[in-house]
Amino acid sequence: MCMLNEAEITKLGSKEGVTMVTLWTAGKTRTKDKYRVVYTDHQRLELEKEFHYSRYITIRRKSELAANLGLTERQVKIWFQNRRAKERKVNKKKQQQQQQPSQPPPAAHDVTATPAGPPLGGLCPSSANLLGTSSPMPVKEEYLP
DNA sequence: TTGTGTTTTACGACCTCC
DNA sequence: GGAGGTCGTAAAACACAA
Repeated sequence: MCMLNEAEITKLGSKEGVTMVTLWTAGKTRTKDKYRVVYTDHQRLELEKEFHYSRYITIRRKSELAANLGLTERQVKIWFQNRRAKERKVNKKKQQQQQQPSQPPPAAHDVTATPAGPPLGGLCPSSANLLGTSSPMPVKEEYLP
């Protein structure tokens, strides 16, 4: 799968100032001292903003973001994957909660609900704004300026 | 404190598309 | 075949009641 050159990950900022050192023994890319790094608020904010704009990041935006935030493209990609997973999880939870009361769930027009799978038609950047222009997707207050 | 539940990074396996 | 998608999972980080 994706390559990860060692030089790419050397130091990733975090609130704790964690230094990430790539561990290449056994072909693993886990960190040496830390199993995972914690992204800074700024990094999260920028990623959230981008996600808010579009849940599927384009190749170009990915490298821009990665460069801006001092992350690797791989990290950005994985962040988006995890973020979509989180969203699906939340939506599922919501749906279950709506089904519990005797009320039937409102006709599933939940814009945030992923219609099974990645945007077909290929890494479709035009899937941008699945959320609509003034997306209802709440950006966590903590991420707001 | 600490025990426990939740969230956040990161990965591997598997699948689809070009 | 390679890139990127989901899904499931590991483990660190975090939140919070007891």
